Amino acid sequence: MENLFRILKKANVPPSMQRIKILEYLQTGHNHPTADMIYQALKGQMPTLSKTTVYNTLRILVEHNLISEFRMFENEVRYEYDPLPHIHFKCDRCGAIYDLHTGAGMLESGMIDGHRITCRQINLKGVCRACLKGSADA
Amino acid sequence: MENLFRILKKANVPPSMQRIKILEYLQTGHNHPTADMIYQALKGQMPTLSKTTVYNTLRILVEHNLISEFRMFENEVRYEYDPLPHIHFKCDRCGAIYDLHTGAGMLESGMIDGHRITCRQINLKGVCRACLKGSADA
DNA sequence: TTCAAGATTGTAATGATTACAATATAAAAT
DNA sequence: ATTTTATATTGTAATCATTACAATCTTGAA
Repeated sequence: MENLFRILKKANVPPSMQRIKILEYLQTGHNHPTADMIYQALKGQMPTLSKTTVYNTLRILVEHNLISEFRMFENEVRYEYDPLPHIHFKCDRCGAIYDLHTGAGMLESGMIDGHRITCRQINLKGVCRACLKGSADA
Repeated sequence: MENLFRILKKANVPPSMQRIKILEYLQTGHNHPTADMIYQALKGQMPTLSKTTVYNTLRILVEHNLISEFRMFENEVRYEYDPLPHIHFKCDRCGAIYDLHTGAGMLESGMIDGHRITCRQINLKGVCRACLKGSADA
């Protein structure tokens, strides 16, 4: 809590209750929520919270590199706190999104075909481990 | 044209003028259009064309594996005809999307961490070759 | 030729996100 | 501490891609 306060301060984001709570939410096991999921989760403890504030705050946190955003196969942006490079895997059946820290080393080169690569999005789809275990077509 | 007719037939998609024209558009150098771009491009030669038909047709063509769809960093679906596995690269400056057939071999394994991978989306961002050539920070 | 299935169309609805203006809060200056 | 000023938060309305739906048109089979 004090911790989050300092993190925001250090990143030149003036701390506020809303910003602390949203950043805290992303740092405590809630891995790939949408803006609406965050809003739904926090409005209980912050009754005056506005969805616009959630969107504004997420944009600011992304701009200051405190969190990152990505899209998978749906029309919705997901947010995460995870500084390590990794791959997102979404299960076709249960919809869960897994972080794969395996093999994240490929594509490390900053130049491909003369283009300068500054941002990578690697999205996979399929059937996840848990679903495979419970079905016949494993 | 007759060619496209046969392709649709073979894929169990009853051919129609709309379907032929949309598939033709994707096969003739128009690489990553959105549904709206296709609609705008074709309504000149097909005045009665409806945007709903464009969406319906694209969905059908995707379902029958005649084309594929993907999203990059914006809220819009893009469509392409390109059977080869490749990586999409979007230039931060001009917005152009390049197909990179370089190094598409990595991530080839069908299993990662016990998940079955059936679909891959690899999106890169940065500054493209053409933009770099015309600027000082190359 | 008739009929039925499927294709196309236009309009209205949806859902995520953004724009905007008003209010509230916090920081700076006196 | 009080005033002033900048910034943050909020609610409502707008936007934009996409989808739902119902009506009309085509087409292939009987």
